[in-house]
Amino acid sequence: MFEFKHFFRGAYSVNIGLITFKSGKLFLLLQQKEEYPSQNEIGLPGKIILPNEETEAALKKLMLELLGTNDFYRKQLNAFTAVNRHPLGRVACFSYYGLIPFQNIQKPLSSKLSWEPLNNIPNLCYDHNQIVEMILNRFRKGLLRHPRVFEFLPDQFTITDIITIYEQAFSTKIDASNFGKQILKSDLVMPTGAYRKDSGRPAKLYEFNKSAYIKKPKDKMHFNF
Amino acid sequence: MFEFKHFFRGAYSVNIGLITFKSGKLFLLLQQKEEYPSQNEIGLPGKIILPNEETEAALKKLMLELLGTNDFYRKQLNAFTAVNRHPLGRVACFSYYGLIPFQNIQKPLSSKLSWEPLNNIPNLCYDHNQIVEMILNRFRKGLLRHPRVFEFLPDQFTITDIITIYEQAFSTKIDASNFGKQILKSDLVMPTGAYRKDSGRPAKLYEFNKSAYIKKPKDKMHFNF
DNA sequence: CCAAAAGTGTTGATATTACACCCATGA
DNA sequence: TCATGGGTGTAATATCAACACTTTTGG
Repeated sequence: MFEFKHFFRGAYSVNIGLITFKSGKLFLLLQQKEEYPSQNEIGLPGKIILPNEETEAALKKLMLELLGTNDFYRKQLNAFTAVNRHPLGRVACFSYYGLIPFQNIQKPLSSKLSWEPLNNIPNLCYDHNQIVEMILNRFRKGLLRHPRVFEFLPDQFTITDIITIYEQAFSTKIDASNFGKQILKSDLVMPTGAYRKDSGRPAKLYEFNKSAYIKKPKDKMHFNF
Repeated sequence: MFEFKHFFRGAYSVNIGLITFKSGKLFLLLQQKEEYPSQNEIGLPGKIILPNEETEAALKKLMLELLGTNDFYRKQLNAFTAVNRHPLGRVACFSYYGLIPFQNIQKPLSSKLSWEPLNNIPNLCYDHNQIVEMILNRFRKGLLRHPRVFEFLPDQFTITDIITIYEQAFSTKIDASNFGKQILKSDLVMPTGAYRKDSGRPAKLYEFNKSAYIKKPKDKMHFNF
């Protein structure tokens, strides 16, 4: 039988899939690993958690280091715990997904970091492709069920920005006319009075109206499947 | 700085919130703890994971031991990782929630186990109340967004059974007429031809039609918030 | 016949969908 | 003036919610 101390042999890590929206496209933050055993492989940003460090604290520290800010939406997903997922010993990975407006990043990206298009994720180290798959699933569900778009749009955005994000996330074509009307009707979005000029007719700029969401606690009692 | 080996000091545990439906009510399985430091306290069934044991394997072993079966729906939720959540050292807890038809339990319950009404959970050891809260949230969301009811109904059930579950889970009164029609329309449910007699008019017995769900992969592209 | 629980029908209100159409800009 | 993207209007259809009504049992 195992002695008591033999249960205390595992390590912990945090990894995050951070998503942003930049010049009309969705991106995931990836990091080239430096340390053995996966030098030069690509993976999700992450770190080993110190023995007395809280998971959130470790994550905040990491993000501050990498991006100069740790003030963004994030949510813990599953733990990845397979005995042999890491070659150096058992390391349980606590995975997160996060959303950040591109403009909020406070530091120039280190050369080890890169934003990869969400629809074209390369092969990653360890089980990180599996983690990314889970992250993308949750990302999509979040878009459908919560006003998560606003977590990674800039302060001011157009309805077309929103539509672009949904179209990419779901690889589908949306009827802009109807979708836009739904958003407006929801009151989640308030016109700022400003406009963005590009080509064609200038687009109204909106901002997120958080209070309109807070006052809707009621989960409707009908099947949604 | 930490030496490498100092990262490998943590333990892992699995805990599960198993929900069932028995004589018209929802219950959660709880276990009286035997081992130090929480003797006689109540908590979620769980165990420490062995150094070379996969998390799922540990959970399966536990459930087989407790209930005589490990064949039921379950899903991993967050990890609970606070440094001091366990008094004997850092133990990260991988939490699950599960659903089982009461009839599928193969063993008489040990005296350490009990089914507690879902709406009246007592004070639990460690951070288990917090875990239960998360489990109940996911349980409710699962009921709204997926055909999870069928995971813990018996093979044959009535529409009223379904309605009872939803009413309890959401502490609300449902219009049985409309709700029943929605269920029927969904084709998720097929009449067996049998009836259950009780008081009043006998109720048609149905069974779950899994295939009707599988062929609906399409997440509708509209806001649901 | 009555009470109780199951199940059906109807209807007005609301939401969704598919488009046609108009608007404001730069080149 | 045209191309381009932004934005409004409308009408057919589908869905929802409320609730009256009917059916089938046991006592």
